[in-house]
This record gives sequence, structure tokens and C-alpha cells, in this order.
Amino acid sequence: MVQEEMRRGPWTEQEDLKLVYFVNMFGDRRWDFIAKVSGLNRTGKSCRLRWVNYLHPDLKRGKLTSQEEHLVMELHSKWGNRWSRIARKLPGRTDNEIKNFWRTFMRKKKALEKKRASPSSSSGSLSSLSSNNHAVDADDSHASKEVGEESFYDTGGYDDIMGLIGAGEECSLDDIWKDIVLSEDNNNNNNNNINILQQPVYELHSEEGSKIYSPSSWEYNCSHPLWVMDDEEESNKMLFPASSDQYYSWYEQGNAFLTG
DNA sequence: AAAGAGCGCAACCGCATACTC
DNA sequence: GGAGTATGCGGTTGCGCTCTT
Repeated sequence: MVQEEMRRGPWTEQEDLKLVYFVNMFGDRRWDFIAKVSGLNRTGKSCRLRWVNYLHPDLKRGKLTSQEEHLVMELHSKWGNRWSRIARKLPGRTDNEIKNFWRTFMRKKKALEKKRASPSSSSGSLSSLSSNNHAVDADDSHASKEVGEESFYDTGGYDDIMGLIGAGEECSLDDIWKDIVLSEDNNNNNNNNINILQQPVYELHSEEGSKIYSPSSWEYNCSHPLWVMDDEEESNKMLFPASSDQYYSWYEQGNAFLTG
């Protein structure tokens, strides 16, 4: 039997709308079913991913806040690359988003360290970090990797941060962060970074129920409206995008599938 | 102004685990 | 309890936008 080729690549607005419609209709569980019934010609997996990472109404938009970034680093030092677990502690953020943030963070950290490592450079907390035999991009298990042969596995962050925190080193998580922020400040005098240097107070509850910490001034609101956008018009388009005719035809489509 | 490099992000892949029959 | 299927997770890739030279 010749199986029709599944659509791949970026989602169109129409596909998004359709998916949202059918998820609202059938719930966000039976992805293969939704994929079929919607006629999206995508795999259930792809539908789920799109929903979870982009269309879910509780998702926050935009960059991670400084509090969230601190939290990610703290949790990563505790749990390593358990992205979904970390994401659960950051309402409205996805594992994918956090993964991407961490990758970017490590990339910057590495670049900074490289810069510092050059003969002309002098002091800095990151240099002390590497001089402590905790190379950022080549922890013990990946030490054979060439510099520049970057792998996402080579986060190094876990060992470094754990080691430093555990050993009560002078170089704290904040120092690393400050280093990066300051270096960015040097490049572009961006005032947005000012608050990043202010350490938030956290108070959080772990999955096991024990208290870890969480941001005291957490701004997240679970009743956040769907797709908060700068552009109100754009937002409305997403909320009420299709004509009622369009919805009706999807409704028919779903019904037809169910009734055969 | 154009080309190349770097970066951010969305999406895919493969494997592991959970669920259903 | 085992097989088949669905879902979840972590790692990786590719594309488009922005920045730099």
C-alpha cells in the first residue's frame, strides 16, 4: 500500500488553527487520532510537539526572565539535562525552550572563556573556573573533544557548577552569570541587563514536596490569556482567526471521521 | 551594499517508557 | 504477562534572521 507522505517542516497559520481547533475538541492526548481526524497530514508526534512547544495556551512568550534563567541554572546544577523536569518548575516554559537557552548560555560561556584564556587576558571568575581543571566545554567525560568541536552534550555546566557550589568555591553561579552579563554589557551598553545582577530570592517546592525555592515575586499567571502578543491585532487574528464557515467545515470533518 | 558568520528557535529523530488490549 | 501502539524525553539539525566585516 502506498502511504501518503506526511507533511514536514514549519507549520502554517492554517495548520495551527486547525490543530488548536481539534485539540480543543478532543483534548491534548490522542495525538495520532487528532492527526488523522484533522486531516493535517502530520504525524501525531509532530502535532503534539507543535501544541506543547508553541500552541499551548499557558505558554509564556519571549525571552526567559533573569529569575527564570537563574532558576534554570540552579536546577540544572541539581538535575543535569533533565529538561522536562526543569521545565515543570518554570510554568509556561517548555523543555525545548530551556534546552535552547542552556545551549545558548553555554555557547556564550565558552566564547567568554576562550576570550579570557587568551594570553593577554588577566583575571576573572571564569578563568578561575577553568584554572580549577573544570574546563567548561570539556569535562572529564568529553575531554577528548577538540575545542570548537562543540557538542551539546558538552555542557560542562553540571560538573562545573556542582563542583564549585559543592566545594564552596569563590566562583559562584552568580559570578559566572555576572561575567557573561558584564561581557555583554561591554559589547552593547544595554540597560536591560541591570536587573540581572540583582539576585532574586527563591522559594520553590520540589516534586517530592520538599521546599527548594521559588521566585518570591513570580509574575507568572496561569490564567494568562492565549498567545499574549505585542500586537493586539495579531493576537485577535490568532484568537478569532477563521470564519465560522471555516470552523463549521472542520466540525463536519471531525464528525465525518467519527461517524465514518 | 554584499557576503559570511553567528545566533536563536522550531522541528525532527531515535530511544525509553507508559498505556492498552 | 506480552505484544503492539502511543506518548514523552533528550539530543540534534536546519533555516532564517541579525550582526559583523
